Amino acid sequence: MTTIYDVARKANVSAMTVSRVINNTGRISDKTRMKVRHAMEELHYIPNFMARSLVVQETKILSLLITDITNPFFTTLARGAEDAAKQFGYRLMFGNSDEDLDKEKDYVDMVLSTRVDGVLFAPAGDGSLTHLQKLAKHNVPFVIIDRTVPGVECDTVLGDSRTGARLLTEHLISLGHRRIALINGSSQVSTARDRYAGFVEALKQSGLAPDPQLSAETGYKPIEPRELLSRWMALPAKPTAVFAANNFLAIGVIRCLRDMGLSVPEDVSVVCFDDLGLESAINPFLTVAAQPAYTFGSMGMQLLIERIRGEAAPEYRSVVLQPELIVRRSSAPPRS
Amino acid sequence: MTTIYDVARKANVSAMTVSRVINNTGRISDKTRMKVRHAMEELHYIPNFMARSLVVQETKILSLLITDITNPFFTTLARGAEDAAKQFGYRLMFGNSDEDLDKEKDYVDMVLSTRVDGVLFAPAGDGSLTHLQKLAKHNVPFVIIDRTVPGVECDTVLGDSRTGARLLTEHLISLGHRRIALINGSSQVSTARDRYAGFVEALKQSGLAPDPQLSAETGYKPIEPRELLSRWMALPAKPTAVFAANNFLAIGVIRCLRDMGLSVPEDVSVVCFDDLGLESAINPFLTVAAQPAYTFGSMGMQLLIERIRGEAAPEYRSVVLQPELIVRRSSAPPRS
DNA sequence: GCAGGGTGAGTTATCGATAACCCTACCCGA
DNA sequence: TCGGGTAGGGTTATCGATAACTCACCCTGC
Repeated sequence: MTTIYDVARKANVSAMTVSRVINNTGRISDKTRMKVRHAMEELHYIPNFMARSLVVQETKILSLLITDITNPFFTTLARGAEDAAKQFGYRLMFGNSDEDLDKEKDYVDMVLSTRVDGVLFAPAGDGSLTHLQKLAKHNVPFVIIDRTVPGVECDTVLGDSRTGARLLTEHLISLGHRRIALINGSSQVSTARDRYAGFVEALKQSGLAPDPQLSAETGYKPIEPRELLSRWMALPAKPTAVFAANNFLAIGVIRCLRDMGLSVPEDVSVVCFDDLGLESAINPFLTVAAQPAYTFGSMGMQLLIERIRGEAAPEYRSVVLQPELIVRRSSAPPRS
Repeated sequence: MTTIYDVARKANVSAMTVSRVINNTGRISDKTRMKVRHAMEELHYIPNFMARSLVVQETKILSLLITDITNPFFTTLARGAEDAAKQFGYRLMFGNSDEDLDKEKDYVDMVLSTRVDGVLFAPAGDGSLTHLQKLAKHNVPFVIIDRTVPGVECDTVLGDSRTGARLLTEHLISLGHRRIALINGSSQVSTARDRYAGFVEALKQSGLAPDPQLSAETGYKPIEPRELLSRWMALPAKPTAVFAANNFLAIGVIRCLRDMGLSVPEDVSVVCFDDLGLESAINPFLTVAAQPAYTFGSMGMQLLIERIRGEAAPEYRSVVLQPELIVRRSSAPPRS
């Protein structure tokens, strides 16, 4: 690889002069500038960003940590983040924690040793506290997206899970459902708690008592909750609707129900959080509380970059994005 | 940030000794090793990978360039790539070319200045030649995935687009379709050419003549080809089936058809390349030639890492992955 | 008693770039 | 003619780490 010194030698100037031409700093005569430019082109010179990082203490790399790269919510978010990062001249390093705190820890270590300028962080759960504290201790700016972590103070971009859950539940109740089951993410994840709260709130407002038997916690990862559904559907007072706390869970539920010979929404209605991406384009089926995923990413990135540049006010900002209830075919009145 | 020198001072040894402890090289007595370890912990020392990169001439960063991060094919591929990279101790930098050669160029420049150890490259099209040559000129190892680029010699992981297209077309023909329209990616992209070839091949084998009027080239990006479909459906000999060259196009086609009051598959059958991700899980609707996206990523990464490590044979390898025809509801016999 | 060899560590140069300081013309006005 | 300002560019140290060499010490065997 050719270096700044090769260019300097070729152009008959000092390395510093080349550096000045590259960064457009200092005073350089047009003649010298041209000479250097030509030398750079002839040698196909490309600046070594890593070497630069070492002295200016800035890598121009940001890191995005998400919990599932196959979930359309997060890929759309990633796109928002990437677009924003690029716009401000940053590169992006991705990481995938898989909702797993151990993987998340590994990733945080990688991030620290890469000396990235900042992290856009979708925490795997409350246990992410340690990891975020580690970032803070090393003065790495970060912004949390999608989920809060108790004990962590920072800029955040969140969805209003509670309201979304309430809307979905109210929708089911208004259709006439009285026995609604909830399949939820881990209670170690803030959105799962909020969705639970919104769910219960809506039930109580309608004078319904939440039934502990109809509430389960399986985590957000894609699964097929066969046993759970068999148990539910074997109850004397079996549910007529299921509220799945995310898209993957809804899909698992629907597949299991169909395998059990039950159809959606005739036998059981299903609603969930987050849209499904392409699916909703041609076969809009699931009733969902859709979140503006792209905005989560772009807005989060913007907060992060402002923080890095020191343009942000000292107090932390929290952006809350509202979900939108989209009623589709998967929810219908219960069979009387 | 604490450096190796801080640790050295605290442990009363030289920086070199600390380096040896970190990398487990050279000879160190257990006593010294412990002393250094403790100092590292007390100071919360984290090695600076960038500084290391500068001297060992290796960043342990690989780069993955895809053409659309929102397409489930590429996100699944990305996951495969990430898993493989992580397994071998590499970090991943993502880039998104959006099927756009200009963006791709920017990205290649970024990649070069970051001095990544290698690139897994899904080219935007034949015009990527220049970019790949640039990588080659700077001795950056790369592996091409999904699409070939004429004029470039390197390891590749490809799908058998021709066979897939043939299978889909034969399927339509066997259902009784005789007038099949093709909506394709740009002819500047190898897969689009191959899919066209497979399509024509299947037609000819059945004694059908490809009709130029029924073949269009819109690119792989998501669009709603309203005019195109109106024109097609206004033809005296209008098509009874549409072969969409990727999932996005199929979705656009289906939406437009529905807007026109036509239903799939009753009025028009639709088939396409690549599955849709979540959608196929609950509402398997589209007949597709599904490709093993995860394998594209993991296999590509494996080839790349072998090449970087010098473990690969000098001659280039080309892996061809077979698509699988999955017949679903979107294809049916034509209305007689 | 001493050459020879292995142990455990330190010294110095280097990776590619930039910050901070320094130097030399040249120009201009008093 | 001389002091001082400025344009244009060079020198040197430094970022954080590692490679390559060096060195002191102790052990061993003849």
